[in-house]
Amino acid sequence: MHPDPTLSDAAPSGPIPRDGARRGPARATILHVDLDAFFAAVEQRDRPELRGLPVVVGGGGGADRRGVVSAASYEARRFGVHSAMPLRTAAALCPDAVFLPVDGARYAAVSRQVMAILGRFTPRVEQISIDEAFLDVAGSEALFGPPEAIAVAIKAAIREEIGLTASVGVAATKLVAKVASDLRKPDGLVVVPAGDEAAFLAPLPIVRLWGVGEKTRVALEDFGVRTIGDLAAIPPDALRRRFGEHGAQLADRARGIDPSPVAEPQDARSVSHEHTFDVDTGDREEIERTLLALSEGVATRLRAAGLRAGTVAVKVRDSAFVTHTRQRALAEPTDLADPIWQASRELARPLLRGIRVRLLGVAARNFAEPAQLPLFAADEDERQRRAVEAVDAIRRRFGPKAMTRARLMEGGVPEPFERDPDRKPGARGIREE
DNA sequence: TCTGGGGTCCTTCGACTC
DNA sequence: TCTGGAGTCGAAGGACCC
Repeated sequence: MHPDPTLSDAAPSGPIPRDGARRGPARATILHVDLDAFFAAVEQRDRPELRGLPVVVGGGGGADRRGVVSAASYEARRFGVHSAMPLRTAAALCPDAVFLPVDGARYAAVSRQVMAILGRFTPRVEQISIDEAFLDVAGSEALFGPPEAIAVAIKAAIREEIGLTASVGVAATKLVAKVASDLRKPDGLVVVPAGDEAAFLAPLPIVRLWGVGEKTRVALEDFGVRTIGDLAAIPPDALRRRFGEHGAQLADRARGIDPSPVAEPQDARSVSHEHTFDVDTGDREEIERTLLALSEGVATRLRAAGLRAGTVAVKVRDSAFVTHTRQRALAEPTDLADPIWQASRELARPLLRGIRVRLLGVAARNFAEPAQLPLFAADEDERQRRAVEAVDAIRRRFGPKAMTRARLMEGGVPEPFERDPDRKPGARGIREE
């Protein structure tokens, strides 16, 4: 437990700034709950011999292969290891670390247990990734007490029932609650009274702000902006002229303005699979096999979700790390691997001339209702559908590797079904902070 | 030197239509 | 018939998030 868990638990709500900085609920009733070093913490919980050791979760678990860090235990972070860092760099910084592969299905199961706990405190839960969620507890105070007491109770329930620690931010807006939860990790609790948003954000470095990544940070530093307060001091019109609509949003966020409510996540807009080769390849047969495996993975998830794709896209990254994409609308929306594979091969072919391929990706977009097919085509479609549904059923019962296309048994292709079998389209990726 | 995988959203640009 | 402007839409790429 952090020795000083709240920033200002007894501070009165401050006045609303004259610039109208406060928006949304009049009181701080939004919680952002973020599990600490989630994947690494699950591994240390389940394998006591790892407790106290630097643990790095990422890629296939080997520090000598291509991949980046998905999660690092706090022991590993002391060596400078952090998420998104290449595994080889992590191994150089911390050669004694235990490197483990990402076990998406297991983490997803733990995540569901945590989300079930959150749902006991309010029905208004917005899960934004595998390890974090927003809650609006405005209607829960009669049962559970003030927001801060709810945050304490949630942290205790996660610790006692799941065996993990979580950090919680409490504020009047999602934006500020999220920044707050990140401020005193691990096991932190930071409360920002309504009205204090701009003052709370002002001294923090600009990269703490949602929407500011590396490119924007550099651009803002050219503008003389280093802290969120520096950004808030710039007239919004000047930011809009320099950064367009993005600049106008940044100006609002720097003042703590975020009108977005805690809401149900929207339906997915795309489903995709990617694969990075251990060694860049120009082998057409390997590329075609990989596209087939990726198409199978995408199609399987489409069928599981009851979706059909109207558009197929491919992504090709070359040895120089330059990425090209091509997409095409299909004549008929589909959830079958063959038409997705066919389209992805045709889209990729012109991109492959004269390059060695580092990464291939296949995506499905523009989900649509199936069109009415001519009678003959409908019969053929129905036959194919019955066949793939039978295969899906066998894989569900006996495991994802129970049936595989002969062409995919030649090795060297991504295994499309090793991820969380319950993963829903639209769920965020597999890195956690 | 090295840089995964799975997403969303925004901007820009060219093709097309009126 | 030709030309140009405005609006729309899809494709491509980039930035960002976890």
